[in-house]
Amino acid sequence: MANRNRLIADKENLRQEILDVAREMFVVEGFANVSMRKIAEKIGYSPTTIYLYFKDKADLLHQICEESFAQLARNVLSIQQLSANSLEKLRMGMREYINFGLKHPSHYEIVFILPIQISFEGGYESSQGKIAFQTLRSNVSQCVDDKLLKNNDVELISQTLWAGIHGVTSLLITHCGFPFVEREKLVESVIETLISGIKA
Amino acid sequence: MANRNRLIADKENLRQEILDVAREMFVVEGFANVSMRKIAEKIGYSPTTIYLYFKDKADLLHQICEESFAQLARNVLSIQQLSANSLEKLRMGMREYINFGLKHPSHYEIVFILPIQISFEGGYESSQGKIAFQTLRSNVSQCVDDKLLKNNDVELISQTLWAGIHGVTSLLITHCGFPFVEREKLVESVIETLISGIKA
DNA sequence: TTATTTAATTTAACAGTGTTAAGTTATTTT
DNA sequence: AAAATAACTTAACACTGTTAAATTAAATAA
Repeated sequence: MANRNRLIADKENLRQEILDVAREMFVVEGFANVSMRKIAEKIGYSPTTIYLYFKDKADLLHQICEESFAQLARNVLSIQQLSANSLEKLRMGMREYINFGLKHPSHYEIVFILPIQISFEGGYESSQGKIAFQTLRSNVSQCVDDKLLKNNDVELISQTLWAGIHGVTSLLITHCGFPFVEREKLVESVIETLISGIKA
Repeated sequence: MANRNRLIADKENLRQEILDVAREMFVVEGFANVSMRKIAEKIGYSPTTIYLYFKDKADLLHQICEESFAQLARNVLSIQQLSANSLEKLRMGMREYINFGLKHPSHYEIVFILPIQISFEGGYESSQGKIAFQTLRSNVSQCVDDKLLKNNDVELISQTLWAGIHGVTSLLITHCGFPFVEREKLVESVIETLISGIKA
């Protein structure tokens, strides 16, 4: 009944194709509006085939999250390796985080806004997410070493900054009906307020 | 089949009882895990009765949101009417917002994290939510009048602060598995960083 | 090559979901 | 008491995630 003209020759890649198709659908239609049957139809397999590669719908989401986290982690890591003022790198890293979220709103939604309560029973932990946060923390740590901040509690400052940049990102994504000021202006304001708030 | 020993004598209050029961269930079990049938069973009516009082499940959520928003609006409004330093009142208002969210995590989740994308088709707008934000804005405006801030763009500052306090609240609620520093410490840090960042 | 085992995939079904149209009961009005 | 209106329920539709069992295809062994 389903489309038999499969696009993938190598069946070993079926798992990856499910991931790609599911991500695209989640991004376009939203996690809740995508059923396992719809995914299955799109890849040309029966719904149950997906369960041979993923435990359940939540697991499928997890795997997608990990890939998104990984991309973000790579982006912020590449910034950290630039040769610039440590505070400036911190600023750039924060901006990259926000830009990543605004450029891929549904990815961000899936990773940072929705999933944890959706599928928390299995004790979801993202290794890639930890890497992204650790990069922020090491940026902060460098600033402390350079004596550029008024406080030297690296963990506290890092989490404070994360709260701030997550706040503006998630607000702009989920409250899209609210009459926000110009996007770039608000993002800049949040970053500058936070930096100014922690600077020595 | 359903329980006929109805708790409410006055049938005019059925609508309010549905709201109360649904809120309680949403808070305890989460929006997605509560079905119309479960709500109906708890109030002792058939599932379709709910549709006589609410357009659909999303509408039911909206009404609950409005009530939550109203409570928050009352709380922050009562703070604004205290006779204290305007910057101090701003600080207290921000703290009240965060505390409200952490004290009623599922309410906050329903109102500020989830609903807008869940039921955006009908053009959802919260009047009570606007009042809550307007209170914050007028707090900021008073600070500007008192020349306590380094910038006088009231709208921009208000949205920047909202982003910050929403960030820490939502992060603490949804990423409950993350090893955050002590809650009170983080909340204090976010507020102080933001205030310090906008102060003259 | 054929027989057997293993892997890959599907069929059918369960128990649940939001929602609607039509039917029924109860209450109010005439 | 009869008619009209409101309150509520029954039954059904078209979905959902998920599982157990059956089937088909591929790989291995005789």
